[in-house]
Amino acid sequence: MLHTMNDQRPDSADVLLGYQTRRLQDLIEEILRCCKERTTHLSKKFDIPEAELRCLMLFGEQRYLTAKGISQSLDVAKSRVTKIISGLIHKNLVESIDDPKDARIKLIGLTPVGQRRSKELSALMTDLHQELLLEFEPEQRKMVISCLEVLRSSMEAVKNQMV
Amino acid sequence: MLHTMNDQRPDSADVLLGYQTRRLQDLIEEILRCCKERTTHLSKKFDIPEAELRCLMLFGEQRYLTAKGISQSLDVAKSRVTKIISGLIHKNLVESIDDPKDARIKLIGLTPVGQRRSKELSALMTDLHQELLLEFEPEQRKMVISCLEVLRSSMEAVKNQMV
DNA sequence: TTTGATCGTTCATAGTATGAAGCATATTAG
DNA sequence: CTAATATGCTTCATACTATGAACGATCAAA
Repeated sequence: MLHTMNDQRPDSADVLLGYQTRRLQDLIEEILRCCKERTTHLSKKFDIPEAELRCLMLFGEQRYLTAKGISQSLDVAKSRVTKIISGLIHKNLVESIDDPKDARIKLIGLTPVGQRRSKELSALMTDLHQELLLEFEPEQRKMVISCLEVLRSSMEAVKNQMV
Repeated sequence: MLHTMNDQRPDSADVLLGYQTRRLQDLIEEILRCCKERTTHLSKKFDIPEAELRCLMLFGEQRYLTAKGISQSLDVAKSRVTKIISGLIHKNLVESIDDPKDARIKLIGLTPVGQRRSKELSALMTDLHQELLLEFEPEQRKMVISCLEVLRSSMEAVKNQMV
């Protein structure tokens, strides 16, 4: 894919690119691992499975969610949502009521306990990311964010041409 | 945690920090999702479970690995490794031979097929990351990498003070 | 009122992951 | 040299993550 016309004697630009590629790969791997550790840590701290935590965090603005909506937001199969919700109901964090307009639909809402837990969780998440930002000087912060911005869209672009 | 002395009237710096925090959180989430999609895509493409792929990629330099070493590299329990290896053996990608020096140890090595698969895989990974880099101008690349570098160490720092 | 679409559930299946218990083999202390 | 201890791997029980097909209930439209 590289070295299109210069296969035997890679010039210094190629060498640099190769080095940077390896570095990028390693960095992304380490960042991924860090994020994963964070997630399992929160899961243990709250004593709630990761998928259920992720679900809990969806109740930001909306008072009620539907299984279908949750399925789309979490990007999992509907059947998975049934399981997640039943776990949260068992822990008395959410409750499900029948939609008065459509008997097929069940509206999932937070219980008071669930509301407290959910707020706690999102506060913790925000704190974590804020502390991350505070590791940088104010001028750097903008740069880091725009860097990630570009990285994300580049990843998207690469993903699409990947197929 | 914020607003230590100015709780009622957050100044513009606080507003900015709040905005940046949310942005950072969203960006990281999207990047994570992108990486996850990449992993499942490769898993389907190779028709090999993700954990086994991850294991396959460990055979970079080393001719042989041990279950314990794999367990440490992948950061999973020993018993998990047994499962992963048995999957790879079934697919004829690795084979296990007895260590001549220590009968407790089994040396795990790639079969010829496994070698080919492993090379294919790491070439694909490299390609992917190289394409990612090529999305940037040469001058930008250095910056992106150093940005991630700082981000990674900041994450590490935050993780450690998290406990 | 039948037809077709939508919503959620159940079930079978598979992958991810841990930790305790166990067996065989090594190493070390007495 | 043997008894105790440590190490390496496997097995088993358990739990979480996730999908897709099949299903019953309900709604909407022809």
